[in-house]
Amino acid sequence: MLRYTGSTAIDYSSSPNCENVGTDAADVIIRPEFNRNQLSPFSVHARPCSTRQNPLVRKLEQFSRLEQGDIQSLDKLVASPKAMRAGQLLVHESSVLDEVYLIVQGMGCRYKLLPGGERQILGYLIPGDLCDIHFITLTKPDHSVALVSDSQVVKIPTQKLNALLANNPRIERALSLAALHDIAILREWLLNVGQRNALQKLSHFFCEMMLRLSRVGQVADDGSFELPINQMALADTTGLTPVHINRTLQRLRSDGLIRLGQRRLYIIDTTRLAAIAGFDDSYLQINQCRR
Amino acid sequence: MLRYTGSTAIDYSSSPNCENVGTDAADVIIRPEFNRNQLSPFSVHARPCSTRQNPLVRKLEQFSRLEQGDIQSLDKLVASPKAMRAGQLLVHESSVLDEVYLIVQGMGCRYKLLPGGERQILGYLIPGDLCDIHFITLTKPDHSVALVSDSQVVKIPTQKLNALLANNPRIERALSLAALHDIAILREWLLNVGQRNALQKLSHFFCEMMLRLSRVGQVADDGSFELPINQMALADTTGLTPVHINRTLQRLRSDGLIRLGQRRLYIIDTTRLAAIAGFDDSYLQINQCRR
DNA sequence: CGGAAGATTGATAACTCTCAAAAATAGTGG
DNA sequence: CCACTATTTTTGAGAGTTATCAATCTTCCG
Repeated sequence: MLRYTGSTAIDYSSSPNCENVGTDAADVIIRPEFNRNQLSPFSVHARPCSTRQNPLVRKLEQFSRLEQGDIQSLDKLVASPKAMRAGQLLVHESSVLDEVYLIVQGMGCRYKLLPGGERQILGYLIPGDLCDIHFITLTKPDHSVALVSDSQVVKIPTQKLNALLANNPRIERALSLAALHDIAILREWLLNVGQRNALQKLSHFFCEMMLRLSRVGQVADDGSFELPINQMALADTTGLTPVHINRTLQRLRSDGLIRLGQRRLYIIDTTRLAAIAGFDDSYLQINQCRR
Repeated sequence: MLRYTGSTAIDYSSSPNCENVGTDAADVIIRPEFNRNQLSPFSVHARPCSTRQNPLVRKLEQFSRLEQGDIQSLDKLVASPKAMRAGQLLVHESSVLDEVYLIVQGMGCRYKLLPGGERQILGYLIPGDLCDIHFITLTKPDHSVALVSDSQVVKIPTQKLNALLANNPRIERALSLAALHDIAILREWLLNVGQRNALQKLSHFFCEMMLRLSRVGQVADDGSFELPINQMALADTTGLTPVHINRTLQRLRSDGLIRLGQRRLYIIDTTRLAAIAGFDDSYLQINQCRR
């Protein structure tokens, strides 16, 4: 928790592209480059980007323009989802990675365990998310994936997916962008866990989930959404303790910021929560592919 | 910091591929799946994977077999590196991403800043690392990259790189795998920052750096290596405070585990340090591409 | 040599954790 | 639909890492 309070002059003029050799010490240059856009109450109340039923299409359309044919292929892929119960493992240490799971409805999470039993949740999978494109080229997973709620899931043989991608460059492109999106989230999580305090961590997580879920049409008109995550999981998400999560939640509640119960979260004051969290949605901004 | 201490029976038999519907509650299934291979003192004393001079070749060879032609192309790419000083920014918020940087010699880091000035370092770039393949498809970077030591750097126009990749599928494949490798490291960092204590965090970071650097021939015969990172940066890497880093370092030193000074780290007792860190190098394992 | 950056130290505060138990909720079977 | 159990949430008290603040010492570098 270091704050840069120095008054050293900042050399904004020296573009990183220029060749001139800096003489300042590392941190003088590194730290003050922060230059944030105003914290904006993120626009979660926007309608989902698409009204399509197929969550995969809905997701990929954000990243790359899809043609009719692409959509048909994707629809075929997602034709018959299976129901799976909360707690089911989709990927674990010794999984044979010849299949990829697609969350159609419900929620999953990725996590790592420590020998002592400590768990760090690495991310949540929401409708439209593939579990896990990162695995496709790996022979052995380095983390596990499980469902956190009863879900509808499609199992896609890796072979089939690869064939699809080979024939549909737009889909392939969209999927790589989706992977980059995941990484951007991961980076923000590292910042969240490493540098923010309990109140900020929780608030930030809530803001992120609301924005992500709103994009796949999972946020109700009243602004509430399902968050099938217990306090233990919230703890493992933020690197805190369940007890401390509980107390932090109480504070958020009594401050009139959220309502949480029956696996549903209602953010009463989006703007204020985002301010507390220091939430800046630019890391979730989706940049349509240029090519 | 939760420990799974329950004695609930573990259903190892239920493969994630099976369709049967679990009845257990989420955490019963999720937690106990931990089944680590023994903590092995990682084999850092292995010679670098290749004796080539070109660090990019040296790196990519780990991921995919390269042919003579590929190597020649890469050699041409890295022909004339430029010297840049510590502290120089390679990428910042408003960078125009028409160029990619390759670290040939030296070290860089990626980081994010908070409005209050808190900094979280997201990863280190070592010789052979591209800064940053993740940016290629983005229009605006979500984090910054700077050099932490005087370095030799190659600036590659994105266009040129794309052309190269289009003509050299093996290189392209190797680069995607390299990106997956980066992500695996990022995941482990999240675990590190979220769940381990100060001593473990530092130890783990040291183990990781030693292993990564040994693979690019940056670890001397006596096992020492350059680590041009001051205590402030170590703090921002681990989510701790410089003061606490200082005290933790003293402990590592007085316990006879490391020697650190003049920007050089010498790990005296690799095995013991790895044990303290709970270091398991499997997340750094490189899986040669199957295709 | 002299100034600046980095490392170290001491004392104190505080956020977060630990432990343990009670209350509330959800889930299951009769 | 109720009883019963397991899970989850909530509380309290106290301890402990880790943070904060500020000063000193050391090292680096022009």
